[in-house]
Amino acid sequence: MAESDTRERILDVAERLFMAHGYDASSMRQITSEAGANLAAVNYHFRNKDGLIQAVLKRRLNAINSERLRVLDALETAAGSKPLKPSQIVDAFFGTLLRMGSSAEYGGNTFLRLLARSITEPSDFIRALLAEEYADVVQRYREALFRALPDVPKTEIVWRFHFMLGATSYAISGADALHLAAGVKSNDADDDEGLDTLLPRLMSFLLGGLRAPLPDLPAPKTARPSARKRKPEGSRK
Amino acid sequence: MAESDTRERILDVAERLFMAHGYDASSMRQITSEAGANLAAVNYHFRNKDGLIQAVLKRRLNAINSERLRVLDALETAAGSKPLKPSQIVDAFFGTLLRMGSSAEYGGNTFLRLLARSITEPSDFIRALLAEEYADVVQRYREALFRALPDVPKTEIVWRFHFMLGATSYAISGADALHLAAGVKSNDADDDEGLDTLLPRLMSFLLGGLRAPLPDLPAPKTARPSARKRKPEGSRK
DNA sequence: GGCCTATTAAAACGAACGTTTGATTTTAGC
DNA sequence: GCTAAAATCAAACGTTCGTTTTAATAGGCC
Repeated sequence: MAESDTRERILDVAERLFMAHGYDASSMRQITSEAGANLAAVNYHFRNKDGLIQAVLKRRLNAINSERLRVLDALETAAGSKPLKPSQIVDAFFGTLLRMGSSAEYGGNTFLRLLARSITEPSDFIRALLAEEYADVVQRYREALFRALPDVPKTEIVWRFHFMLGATSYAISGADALHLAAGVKSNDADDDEGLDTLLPRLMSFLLGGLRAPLPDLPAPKTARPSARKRKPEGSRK
Repeated sequence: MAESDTRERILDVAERLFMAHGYDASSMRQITSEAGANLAAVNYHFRNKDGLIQAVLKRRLNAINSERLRVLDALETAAGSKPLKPSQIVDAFFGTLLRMGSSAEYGGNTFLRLLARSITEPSDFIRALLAEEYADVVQRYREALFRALPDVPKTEIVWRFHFMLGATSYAISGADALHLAAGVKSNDADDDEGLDTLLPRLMSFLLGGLRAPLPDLPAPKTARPSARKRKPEGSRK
């Protein structure tokens, strides 16, 4: 077995431990021990710990992002020259993520939660890795959204894409943090059905936000600074 | 100075370092050193490192959540028996957070970003702390939303509240991660105006999502399993 | 079949960590 | 001005970390 399934075992265990306890709190000793491998195996296969987390993230992200591009290609081919519907685009991006990420062969949500956490990771190289891995896909999807929503300013679409990422990330990762605070706790096993209910709920929310009426922004400061009208008696203190 | 401003200095530095490098990656030596205090000062004032992060979070959260309750009280008093408008509620919750969190006396965004990151923190006691600190506020606001949106099922509102938290969290914390990936990079200094544009943009998005058409969920499994009607030729594979 | 390469194994390294101890200084009350 | 409590300080403790080193073990190829 020259291909070394030790490598894969380490990746699986690392993915799980990074998700459960975070990056710093998962020691290489714990990872290699649970993977039934030697401590030095990580350094051999991945050079160092940073290389390990990098490999963990890349392994799944490559597959997911390839699929996202494939689906988008298929949709655009089918639509010919007509722009896609926003719902198609949103589903192709976020739906693909959730469907792939929650499938059993992907460790059932483990990677999704790790990914969601990694996005807010302070570590520079993780952010850089994600930015690099996402660059193509985000670019393509943004342009698809531009065409699908020609009346919405591009800047606004970029922001809303951003907000959608946040809502999705959070829907996966912090799924219980404040839920528990409010004592929701699946009153009737109706909750926790997993993807079956989460995905349609999330999709409605995302599409609602994406197509919301445009905000009226404060006047840009390119004009004279105080040229802006304000109602007297504003609510600010 | 019996009240020890060493304590406050440590809190300020810890807040900043926790935000910049994460919880685990900020050592007590670095914190106390930058705060001009002795290493043992943290253990003296906060018992241990966990007590420190707890104090860092509580200090600001108390103020923010008190204000959120105060604003909600004022709104409900003013409205009498009539339900509030969703936009009032959303602004009272998220607008208050962003306005307070980005004011200079609060360290200008530092705490907001730390808070956003802490929500996805794997550590148990941090999640427990947040849940406890948020319990009252979330409860009150959820009920206000129930009254404001009587036609939307409560379960749906809870989920959408959840999504709104995610979008907001992300809007603050990961503000650059994938932004950079797509090469947005404030083309004209129009970006990065901070709260002035972020808040109205976010509010539009949140309200759009909150009031989105309801999703059609798969039939709950309380009824007979296959009693569900489906249009033939569904789009799923 | 013996050399080369890939892989594992065990042990040790130095550095950094959170925490504790005990002495010392500062503060406030009478 | 004395005393007790609060606060600060320097130093050390024991542990754990990521990484490296050295030796041993298993295949592929001529």
